[in-house]
Amino acid sequence: MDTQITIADVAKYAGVSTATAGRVVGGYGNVSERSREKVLKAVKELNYRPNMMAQSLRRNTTNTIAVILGDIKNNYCNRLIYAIEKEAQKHGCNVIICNTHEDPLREYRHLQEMYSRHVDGVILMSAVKDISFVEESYKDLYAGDMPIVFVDRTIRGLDSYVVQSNNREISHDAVNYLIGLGHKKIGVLATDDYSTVRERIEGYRQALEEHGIPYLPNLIRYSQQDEETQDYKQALENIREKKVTAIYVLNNNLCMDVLKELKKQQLSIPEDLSLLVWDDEEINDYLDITTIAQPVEQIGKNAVRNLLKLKKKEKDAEKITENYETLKADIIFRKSCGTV
Amino acid sequence: MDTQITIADVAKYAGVSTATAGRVVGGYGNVSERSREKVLKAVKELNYRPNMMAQSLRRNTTNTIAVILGDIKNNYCNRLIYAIEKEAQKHGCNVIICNTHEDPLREYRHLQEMYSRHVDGVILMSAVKDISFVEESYKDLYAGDMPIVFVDRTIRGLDSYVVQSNNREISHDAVNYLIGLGHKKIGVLATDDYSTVRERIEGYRQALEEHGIPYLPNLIRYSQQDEETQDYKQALENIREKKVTAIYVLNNNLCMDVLKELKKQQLSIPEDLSLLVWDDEEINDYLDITTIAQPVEQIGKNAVRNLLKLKKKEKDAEKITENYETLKADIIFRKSCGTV
DNA sequence: CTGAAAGCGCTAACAT
DNA sequence: ATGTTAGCGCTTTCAG
Repeated sequence: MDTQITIADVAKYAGVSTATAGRVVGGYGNVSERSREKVLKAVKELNYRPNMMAQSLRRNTTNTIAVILGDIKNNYCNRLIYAIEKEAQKHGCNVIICNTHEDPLREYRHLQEMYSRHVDGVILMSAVKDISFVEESYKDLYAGDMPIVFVDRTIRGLDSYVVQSNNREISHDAVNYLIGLGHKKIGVLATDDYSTVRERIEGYRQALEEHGIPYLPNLIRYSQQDEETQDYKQALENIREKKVTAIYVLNNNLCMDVLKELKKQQLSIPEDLSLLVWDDEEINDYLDITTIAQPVEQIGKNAVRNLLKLKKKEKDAEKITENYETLKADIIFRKSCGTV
Repeated sequence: MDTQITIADVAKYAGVSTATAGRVVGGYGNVSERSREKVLKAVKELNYRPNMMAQSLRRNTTNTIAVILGDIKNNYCNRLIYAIEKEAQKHGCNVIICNTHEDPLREYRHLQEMYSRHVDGVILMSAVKDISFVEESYKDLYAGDMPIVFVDRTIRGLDSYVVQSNNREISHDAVNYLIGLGHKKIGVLATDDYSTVRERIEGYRQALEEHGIPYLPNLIRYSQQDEETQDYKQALENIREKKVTAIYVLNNNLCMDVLKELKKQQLSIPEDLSLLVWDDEEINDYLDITTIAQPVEQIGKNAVRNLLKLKKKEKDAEKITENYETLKADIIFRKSCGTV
């Protein structure tokens, strides 16, 4: 039984017109003190709650932003959501969450839904690696009039607004550190060919080359974190075969699998193998694993702010100068990297 | 620049009335094959996307559910969100996320927002411990015509729909197991006086009493997981002082703190102290910690289903018989509990 | 300062 | 089978 109280009810109860009632509720225009009081009283007594669907329809703004992510369960995503929700609240926005399970088709569907919902904007960690992979009919999803801010990754070949860590630089620094410790054969464990991963590998390569160490592509293994296939085992073994002295893990998802496997093989860190991992989690602290910590809170926060700016720009026709925001990640030095 | 294409545009382009266009787009009523084709063609060419705000306003249903949680960052909540989003998708619903930071005032505000948004329902992990704590003017938030399904916790004194684990039973079993190992002084680390915690403690007490072991309230310590106050240290010390042989941690949030502290004190598990923890996480597996694993996926799934049933009931005036759904948790026996 | 009324885009009852 | 039209609840222009 939906007994919605409308602005008309309030107006009638207060003995004014809907316009006047609307003015005081909405807080705009001029209303006499007398009317204001009457309306406020009516609102209170009737327990009036504006119907946001009607408001949104009329005002063409929904106070809603969407976050479309590859894998909600992921710790990075989780923290991102936390930060986004927090910042969104400050701006009076609610947050819709969508999980693509890293499937571009789902991503398209979600984007369509969000167009339909007329959300104020979307924060997107895209499952699409390259714009050339998306069918023509879906391309406009990424270039319509709905503001999109990308986080963590970019779609290659697409001009877009992005907020992410300084992947290349910090990756370079981390590998430099490893090299300084004497490591020359450094295995890399990566998820998939996302822009982020590429940038990190670029940094890796750059550091190697600066020291005249050959860059060997077959020291890099890609592994979907997938419980069934146990891909990572294969990847890990492949890397170990090459007699690496250190493993550089580009994604914390993969870290636990590595740890378990090393434990099973009774290998200890850093004595038998050094380990350097992306993304800080509590266990890294507990196990003293040297880690690259991303400024996730800040990324989420800035993504929301940029998004809202974009939305405003839309009206003001004012250009945003920066469309590529890079935030500094930190290396947290612990004890998982030894000399060689 | 918002150039929304409306059903009227589609109709005009297809050379039919808005009603006909609406019928084919909405998939109801009877339309000739010829008209259908024309409309479908128009939809495609114009790239028409229905305006969901208008739909929602008209149909008074939003295909949106909200999840209001105490602490989004929490692993349990994270997994819950994952499950909820997944199930909601299946029913064509999007999910709004709200974080109360365990603050009842924020919870009220979020509930009000959701009333305003006319969401189809709310899944709530309430920060409110007892209905008598909430001011009169807010009480109707929990008893309005917006369906609410509680997860994990109940508000004491409020008749409501709940989906949660069999806290008392499984807690009883777990403590029984500890007792069977010879433990008599079992310290408990809890978060706060939520219904969930109470139930778990009841199970603990029951197991003790069945074995004629005295129930000592001061073996139970409450500790907000709060990075600043380091409450847990105090709590942990208090417990240790009592010469307990096992610690029973009711919430995984607290587990990491305990582990770190024990490590610092160079205490090993289970030799120096046994440990049994609620909520399974990857690290528990890695560190071989015996754990009570909740069926989080199932809880999320059922919460969504029940919610949607409730929403339907609203119309059908059909009663839902069960309003209290209890799902079985499991004890995963590993190696953190020794004999004494 | 206030009120009447148009209209956001869609659905569905009603008429043809 | 198809079209006309009256709202859903709100905002806001335009008159007064």
